[in-house]
Parts: sequence; structure tokens; C-alpha cells
Amino acid sequence: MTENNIENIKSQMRRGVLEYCILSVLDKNDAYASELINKLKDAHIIVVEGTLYPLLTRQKNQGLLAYRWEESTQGPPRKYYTLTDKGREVLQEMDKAWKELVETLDILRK
Amino acid sequence: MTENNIENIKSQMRRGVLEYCILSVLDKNDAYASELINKLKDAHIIVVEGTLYPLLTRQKNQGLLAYRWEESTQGPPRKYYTLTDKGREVLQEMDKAWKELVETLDILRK
DNA sequence: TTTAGTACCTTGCGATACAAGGTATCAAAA
DNA sequence: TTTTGATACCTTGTATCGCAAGGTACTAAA
Repeated sequence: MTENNIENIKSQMRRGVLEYCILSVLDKNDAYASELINKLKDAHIIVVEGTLYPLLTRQKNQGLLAYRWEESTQGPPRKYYTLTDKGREVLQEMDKAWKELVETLDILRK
Repeated sequence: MTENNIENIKSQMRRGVLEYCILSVLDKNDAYASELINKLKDAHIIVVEGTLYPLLTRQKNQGLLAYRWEESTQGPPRKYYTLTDKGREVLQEMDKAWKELVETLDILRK
């Protein structure tokens, strides 16, 4: 019960910054969806496919991301996502919003 | 458009820590709902009544909060919420989860 | 007895994360 | 040549939840 509760809380917190994390990862290197999922899992921002795909599509439709297809030597072609200029702008706004939130909680928790 | 986008992102981030904020405020002092809303607004964790009331009820049902009625000299009685022992435990777990998230984003954004 | 202020609570809607299931490509084994 | 396994993409159905809007109730002053 309590355990469940806490897991719920954690995932709620993570959800709030999921989009921020996606843009952050893509800011370093272009990546395809499966790759992104693995990186986010490594960072303990657990994500399942069903969550990520609609999100990527949404961000693409908002003009934050673009993609290109690339052949793979080991399976089907990969859809590589990359940050657009607008995506980089929004990422900077997210940096600000995140900083503010961290400060706010610092004060609240003092 | 973009502005809207950013507001959306901010509120999404805030939402993720809303429950954490509520418990944090109540950890300092007991408070009634209207008072809580004002404190959270001051902290720029914007909350409207329709969001807060169901949340307080949920946290009460989970055993994190308890309440008592107190008469007011200026209007209807007030429902003062207070942290339970379980609430304090969960708050500590939230502290941990929050720290981890801050660290994760620190690494992701490096 | 009506108005203003304070406080509590509920309903309906839309957004969205997640679980589960589905499609397609490629290469190697049977 | 067909099947299997690995990789990769995507969609659908369900449940949760935040928010806007609307509603109730108590008190005091006009």
C-alpha cells in the first residue's frame, strides 16, 4: 500500500519533467525512440513505449523536434529525432522553469 | 502559442510536486484549505480550489492527513489539516525522491 | 433581510500516462 | 524457403487527475 503510494509519487514527479528530459537528451545527441527509452531508463526516468511515442509526436507537432529516417544494419530503419531551433528555445525556458521550481521547494522545505 | 506552451510545461512540472508541497507546508504548521491555497500561490505553485480539495481528501483517505474543525471569529468554521505520523514518513520519502530527481536532471543537463 | 466576505465542496470536461496489443523489417537458423 | 528472433515503430482502451465553473453554508454589517 504505502510502497505503491510512494512509487506513485515518484512517477508523478518524473512525469512533470519528462518532456524536459527528452529535450535534454536530444540536446546532446540525436537519438531514435528505442535509444531514448533506454537512456531515460538508465536515468531512472522510467518510460514505456506507449508513453514516449505520443509524446514525441506531440513535440514534433509543436515544432520542437524534427526527424529523419536512417537505415540500420541490424533491423528496420530508425527514426532519428533532433532538436529544432524552437526546441532549443523551449529547452532554455524549461531550464528557467526548473531552476525556479528547485528554488521554490528549497524555500518550502527549509 | 509558444507562451501557452511554456505555461503548460511549468504547470506540468508544478503538478508533479503538488502533493509534496502540500505536505511540506503542513509540516511547518497546520492550516485550513483556503490558507493553504494562499501559501501555495505565494510560492508560485499556483493552485485553485477545485484542485486542492480533492487532493486533500485523497491524502486524508491515504492516512497522510487528519483534520479538526475550529471556529472562526470571521466566518464559517475552518477545517484545519495536520500531518499524521504516516504523513511525515511519506514526506521523508518524498524528500528522497525529490533529491534523486534533482540529481538526475543535474546529470542529464550537464 | 439583503449583501459581502469567508470557507467548504462537487460536477463535467479534457488531457494524458500507461498497459497491452499490433505491424514491419532484417538476418540467421531450420 | 519458411520460420524464428531481434529490433523498431505505432495505436487503442482505460483510468486518473487537474482545472473551470458552479453550488452550499455560515457570519456580520448595512
